[in-house]
Amino acid sequence: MTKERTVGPVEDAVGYVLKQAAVALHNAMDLELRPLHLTVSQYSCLELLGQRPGMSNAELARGAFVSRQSMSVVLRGLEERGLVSRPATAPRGRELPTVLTGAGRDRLLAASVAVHGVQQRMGAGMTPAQQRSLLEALAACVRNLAGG
Amino acid sequence: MTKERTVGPVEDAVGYVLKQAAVALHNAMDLELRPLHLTVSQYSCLELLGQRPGMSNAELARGAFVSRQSMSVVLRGLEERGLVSRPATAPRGRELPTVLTGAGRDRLLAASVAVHGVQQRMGAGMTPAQQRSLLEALAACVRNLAGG
DNA sequence: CGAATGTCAGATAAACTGATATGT
DNA sequence: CACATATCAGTTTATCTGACATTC
Repeated sequence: MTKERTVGPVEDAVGYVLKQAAVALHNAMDLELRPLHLTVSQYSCLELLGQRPGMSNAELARGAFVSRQSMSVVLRGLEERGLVSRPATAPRGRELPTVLTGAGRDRLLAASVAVHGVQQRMGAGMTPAQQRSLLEALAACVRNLAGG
Repeated sequence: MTKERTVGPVEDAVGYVLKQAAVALHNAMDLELRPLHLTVSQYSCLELLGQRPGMSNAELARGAFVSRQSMSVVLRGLEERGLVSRPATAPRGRELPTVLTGAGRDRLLAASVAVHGVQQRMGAGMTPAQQRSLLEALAACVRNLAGG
């Protein structure tokens, strides 16, 4: 017996490579977004709002997999810089529906192009079918871990 | 023209699902490791040391995709709790080769079992071939983004 | 009342930059 | 000198828990 552990090197663990890929993607996005003065979190928020205007802070937090508190900080920053806008009073319940301003839409467009380039680069050498398989496999992982 | 953006919903972006999966995995691991009083970073460090005893702080940092400074904090915590051990003086250069203590090995074993369960759960419903494909696709993403 | 939301406060984790010292 | 390493200091980002008021 030359090995005392049953699992192989960490490089062969899906979790290890998953984290590695997530970090690499985050770094690459950060590099592209920095010239636009946007963090990855801020970009994610803008992207969500671009596709579903009127989302509340809590909805955005769930959509970006962060806490309400973290998203609240992000939103405040974007609001101060005039990229998003929220009504002074809640039209329903306590929810403050957030929308992109004109400047926010412009910034999102530039950021979206930059990030799209990163994703293209990340998927280089993979067929569309392989990319779809990857997407579905990751979605399956999420489902399997949900509510654990 | 009903849509003004060329990309679809965020849920269909590989980057989005990749982050979602990474967060889900991190949360699941955290949940399992908490009773063992280990953070995910601390566990990663122990796992690396279990497979390659004698790694230095800088090597561990690269292996866990974190900065030397962050790994230094992790190592100090593990050392104070008697889970790892470093020589008082560097045998070569400035590198302090770190090894697991007996208590560290015990803790790692328990943690490894717990994390292994999480990974099993994450890959449920996927054939070994599918899991290998996922692993290789993620590795390809890392290579494509490397040095970018 | 229960559930969801927005927010404030404090603690923790982890990252970064910059600087310093040491050793090859 | 260049380079890698370890570490210290300060700042930033993001996380969590706990608490509270508001609204349906």
